[in-house]
Amino acid sequence: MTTKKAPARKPRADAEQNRALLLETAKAAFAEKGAAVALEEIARNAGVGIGTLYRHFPNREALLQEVYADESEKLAAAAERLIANEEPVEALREWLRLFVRYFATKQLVIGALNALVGPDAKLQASGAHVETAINTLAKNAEKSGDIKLDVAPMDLLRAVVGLSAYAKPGWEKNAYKMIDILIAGMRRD
Amino acid sequence: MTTKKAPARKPRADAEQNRALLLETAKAAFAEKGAAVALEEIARNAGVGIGTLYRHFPNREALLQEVYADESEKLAAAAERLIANEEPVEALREWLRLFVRYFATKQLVIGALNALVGPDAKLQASGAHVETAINTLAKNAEKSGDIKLDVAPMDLLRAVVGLSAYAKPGWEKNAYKMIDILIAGMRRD
DNA sequence: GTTATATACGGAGGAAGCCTCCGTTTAGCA
DNA sequence: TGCTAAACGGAGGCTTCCTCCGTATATAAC
Repeated sequence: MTTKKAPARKPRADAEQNRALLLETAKAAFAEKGAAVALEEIARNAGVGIGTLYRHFPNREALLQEVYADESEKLAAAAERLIANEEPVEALREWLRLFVRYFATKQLVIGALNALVGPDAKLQASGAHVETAINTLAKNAEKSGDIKLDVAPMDLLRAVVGLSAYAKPGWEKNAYKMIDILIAGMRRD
Repeated sequence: MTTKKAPARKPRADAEQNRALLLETAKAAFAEKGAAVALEEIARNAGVGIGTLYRHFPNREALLQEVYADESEKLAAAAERLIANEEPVEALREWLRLFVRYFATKQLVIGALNALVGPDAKLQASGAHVETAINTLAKNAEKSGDIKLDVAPMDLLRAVVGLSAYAKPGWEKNAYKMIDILIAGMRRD
């Protein structure tokens, strides 16, 4: 068994600062230029060396995850709220719309969404949040007896996200329609 | 107005050969390694210079389009057949399944599908085939009165493709379920 | 056959991005 | 005030993209 030694030292101030700075810069960059911006550009804009960026975030995926951790946590919180206050099916519908809204306004693109709904999402914190949220909502709606759930809950998300990935800007309205269709399609008669 | 001069010369035989060879090699490479293979590798495997590849196909997208032109045309043909022989709604369902099958077995990935269902798809031949097919099928099903079509037909495809792009291997079964949900969701009561 | 030339070939090389490695610097602690 | 673990930064190796242009050749004219 490996014993985890409590690190005596306090984390260095400059490290924490740079980390925060990188996250902020990256968020702006992703929003403006999509998930494929050069990481070197992010480092440059943050005024740190590329080595520093890679020390804090071992790869692009990790950076994306962290950048969108806020949004993911808000979505998770919203799920709890909706479950408490809405009919199960409406909670699900509303949350899916929320998801669309959160990410539509951020110009999130293929690569970024992959970090959240792709096959490895659950390995990382913010992907897991999203997955837990949709799972709970979907299970809840099923237990209510109003819908029949014969796809994985994440697949609902993937279907909706598919519109964003392959469609033109302004996909949100279509996504809302798609959500209604999906829910109607799962409804028990 | 520019007058298009008829080119007197017959196209060179070596050029046509290389073009065909490249297509064949690219098809294998895409199937084996996904849509992101190095184009240089394709050229190398085909035994031609990289310059030759780029002369025939100005970018990766163009190459992908051409590689899947066959499949696209077959899908278009299948659409006509289904329309002639099936109930409109079943024709739509069957064609969507066909789409899934065609591309699931080819390990087609994000980048490749973008060429077919992405925003610029209709600018190119094979994307247009697919779009025409799904449009006709969907309109037909709507005219039959069995379904209400309030999303763009292509969005149905995008939803289904979303599963493939962000899910694990073996997504086909889930995609079939998704198709059923979509159709049930569009059904008039 | 020869010859002329439009057409096609191939790969060197510039540009860009990814990521690692390691010598230098510095913040925290005693 | 000095020690040292922790953090910094960017040079450099690698990969891929794509362009450009000197060389080679298939076609057509004679």
